[in-house]
Amino acid sequence: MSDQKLPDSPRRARGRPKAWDDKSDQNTVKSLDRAMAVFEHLSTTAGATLSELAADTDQSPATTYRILTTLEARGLVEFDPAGQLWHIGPRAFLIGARYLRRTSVMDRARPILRRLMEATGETANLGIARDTHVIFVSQVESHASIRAFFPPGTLSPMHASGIGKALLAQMTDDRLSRHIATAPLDRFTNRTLTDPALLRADLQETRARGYAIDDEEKTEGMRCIAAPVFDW
Amino acid sequence: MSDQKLPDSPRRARGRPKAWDDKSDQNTVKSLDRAMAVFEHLSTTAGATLSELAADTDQSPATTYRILTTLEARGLVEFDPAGQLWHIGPRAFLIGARYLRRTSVMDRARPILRRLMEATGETANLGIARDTHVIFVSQVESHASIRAFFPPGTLSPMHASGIGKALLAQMTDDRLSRHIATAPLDRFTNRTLTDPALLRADLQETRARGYAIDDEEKTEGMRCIAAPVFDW
DNA sequence: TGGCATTTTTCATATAGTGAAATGATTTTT
DNA sequence: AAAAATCATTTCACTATATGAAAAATGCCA
Repeated sequence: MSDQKLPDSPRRARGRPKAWDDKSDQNTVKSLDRAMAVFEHLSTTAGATLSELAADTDQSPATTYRILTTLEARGLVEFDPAGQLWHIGPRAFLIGARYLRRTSVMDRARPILRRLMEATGETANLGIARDTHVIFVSQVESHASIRAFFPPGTLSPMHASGIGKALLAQMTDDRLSRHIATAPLDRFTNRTLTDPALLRADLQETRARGYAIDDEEKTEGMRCIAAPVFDW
Repeated sequence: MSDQKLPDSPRRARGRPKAWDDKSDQNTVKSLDRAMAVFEHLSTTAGATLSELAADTDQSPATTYRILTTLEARGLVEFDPAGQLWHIGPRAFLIGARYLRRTSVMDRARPILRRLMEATGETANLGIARDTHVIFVSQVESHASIRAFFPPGTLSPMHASGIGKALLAQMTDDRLSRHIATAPLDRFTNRTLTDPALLRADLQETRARGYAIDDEEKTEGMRCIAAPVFDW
């Protein structure tokens, strides 16, 4: 579940070899990239006005306006007249939901998560790695009264989550080093592993043990265990 | 939960009045719209090759290629070298998931769905209307061994689902007529309401009753009841 | 009632998006 | 094993069209 494509992984070349070193990329659509910058930025806000979006993405209000109205026509973004706020639209939700159906992760994982939940009496989560974070994808809740609910799409830093550590423990030294170098090891509780050496030691144990343990490293009072899924 | 914006709902105009009648729309980004056509089409497939996408969207392979590589750089689409197939990417899932957090539907609905499930012993679903279909958004499963699972993002035609009929029953006559005129009333079982007159009668009953009943109208052996949510 | 802030439109300009065709890798056919 | 077909990727010339500045129109607030 932890396979990500490297930033410039060469696609299996049919045709002329890709010009990976070409810095002035002729083969991308700049206006599209600008638009997606607005789209992505919008998704990090809880609704934003035109002028906010324009300022945050360093683009003229006119351009931002045209981007938003174009996306609006497709339901990818919505406009709330009450607060003059733009939001992510339902079509974006629909398209995004298809991601999980690619390998039908959901359908396959669901019964397994359920058995796991029933066997342990604890809520079972499935997450996948995306850059520096874990994306929570599916959850089967326990019947216990105290429950933690992670809606699909929730993000959690790799170094401070059971799932994240389970995945990190399986990385090559090379990739792990790169991860530690780039991702900030933010502190959440006084047990969070913010020291690279301590994190490395914990991952070593994790690998030997076969599963990861999150002992209140993200949230006080919350513990969890996690194991990696190979070859999904 | 049934409020959709009309296709050309006027946004509260600050600034010059919108030129709704202007057919040659100067204020949209054509290349962006083309790209989103590819993006949306891709989401309806289970992976597609470049040439398929180009053919299906009536665009040159070169353009389609540039669109895909641009989106790929942001993780909105992914390329699977094994089968030369393009897929929706994890970033699209992340962005789409934010749609539900707009009014924190999930967080608010969750405990209610749970109580509903516990009170009835049946799986509880939450869905919202989007054009001709209902989008299933959240689910709390019962403990019964026979369960129907609708992953978030599942679509169901309005006329053949409990939730859909509950929402249709609250529409004005005007909107209902438009819906029946545009949406095909496909048949799924021999109980599906494919006749406009029968559907209208059922909706009348539904409105009087206060909740909708789906009696094996979509899937043999599956019944459900549904009620609308006002003023979320 | 009169500014102020913000959205939306117009317009001139040149950026950059486009398709056709060339290129070269891969797969299939003979 | 060579040849042909297929398809992804690039180049190139052309012009469609994306863009920002500024104007115009509107709502908001004092």
